[in-house]
Amino acid sequence: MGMAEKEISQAVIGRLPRYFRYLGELKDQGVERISSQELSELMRVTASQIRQDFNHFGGFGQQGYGYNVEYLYTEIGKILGLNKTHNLIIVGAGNLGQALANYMNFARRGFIFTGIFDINPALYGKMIRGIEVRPMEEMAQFVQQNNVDIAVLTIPKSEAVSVAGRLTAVGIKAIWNFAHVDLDVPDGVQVENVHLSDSLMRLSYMLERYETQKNDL
Amino acid sequence: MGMAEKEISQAVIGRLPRYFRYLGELKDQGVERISSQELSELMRVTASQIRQDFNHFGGFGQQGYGYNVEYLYTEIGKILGLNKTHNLIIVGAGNLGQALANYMNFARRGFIFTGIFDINPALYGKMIRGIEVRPMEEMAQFVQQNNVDIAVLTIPKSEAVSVAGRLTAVGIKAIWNFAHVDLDVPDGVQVENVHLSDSLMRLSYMLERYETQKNDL
DNA sequence: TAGATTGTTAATCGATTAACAATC
DNA sequence: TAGATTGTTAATCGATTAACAATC
Repeated sequence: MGMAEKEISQAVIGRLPRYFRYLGELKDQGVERISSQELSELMRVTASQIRQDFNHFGGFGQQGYGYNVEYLYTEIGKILGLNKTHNLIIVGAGNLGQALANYMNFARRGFIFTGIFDINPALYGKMIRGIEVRPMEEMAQFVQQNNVDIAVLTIPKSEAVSVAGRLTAVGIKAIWNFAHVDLDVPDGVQVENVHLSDSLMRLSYMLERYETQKNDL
Repeated sequence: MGMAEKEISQAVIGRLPRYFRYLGELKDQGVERISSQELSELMRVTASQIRQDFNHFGGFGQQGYGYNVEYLYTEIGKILGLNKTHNLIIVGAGNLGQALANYMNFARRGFIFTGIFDINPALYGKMIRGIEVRPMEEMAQFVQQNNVDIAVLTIPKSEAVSVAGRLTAVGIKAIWNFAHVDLDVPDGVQVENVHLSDSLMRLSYMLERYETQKNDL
């Protein structure tokens, strides 16, 4: 029972993709090693935080040397599960669903785009990134028969809860949720929300606050 | 000099849109008043946190009664700056830019979609949500002449930094950045990042961790 | 070996939760 | 008035930063 690993905080997890991105860029530039100090200047976080973060997962560095960029990049990729592949479907072939299919380079990180579904018959058969749009009724069976782990939800909030229920019923493991509603899923099903309008409202808040402060001077 | 207001933490700001969403739904359902206790059960956060959060902005409630839903909804809307209008342009009329133009109901929250730009001549003149795609060269002048506050960046990361520079040079106030790069902007320019691939990686991490733990049992 | 830099412990800071007096 | 529930202070918890011994 190797359950002793203490839980990694959301704060740390949230930073991992950004580390991964910077290390990937350094690797592409041919940089071989980097110290926490150098990385901290580049990323504008403290060196202390960088060392703490990495040490949650083990000793990736070497005293007196720093971190090997390629090794660290690979290890963080493994932590993020990017060394494995997962089949992924998109539910909702509207503007956003189609855009994500075309825009995200899913395959690059091991996500295999295998299906896309919609309730609109006008879209059935339309090819999107080499995959034809299927009727929503086929979704559940498709998930079961094609070993689908991840569903991307790009449907209106009114349908999202019921569709999520159907997906979890057939064993979906993770939902990338763009619908503007909080999903309630069984234990063990992972949900990551992308609430775009929330994000725009935060920007609006910062804009408003800045304008107000300026006028206060 | 009314500068004494202590800074509101990012943690609180991050929660405001979610409060706003729940209160809007309660309002639409005709709910008149709600206590922090009831709201806490609905939103699955502590009542203590709700009261602390609201009190950063002033006393919105009444002892023995709770909070008036409509009033609270309106006040949080004001805090988020949603009572004002801002002109907004989209820079990059590719899959994502077009999808956002069509998918987001910008006008609903006071964001007026006034322009969309691209470097691809094949797109010039194409109508998107009633707005024609213009050449990128016209962007800077358009921002100056049309009182544009917000730019949505849906262009490749290779161009994002330079375009952001051109935007801030002509006085853009806020950037909603979908490019997978960290922008460096002058003080007072607000940036909200939507790094979709980071989000997908976090989902991947949670999936990976859960699978690993399960096998550990 | 001396210098550099990590891994890790300790100190600080900030955010969340609990408790309760104020008050509607 | 009594009951309910806020606003706010105090206690706790967790995350970040600082410091430094370990070690490459």
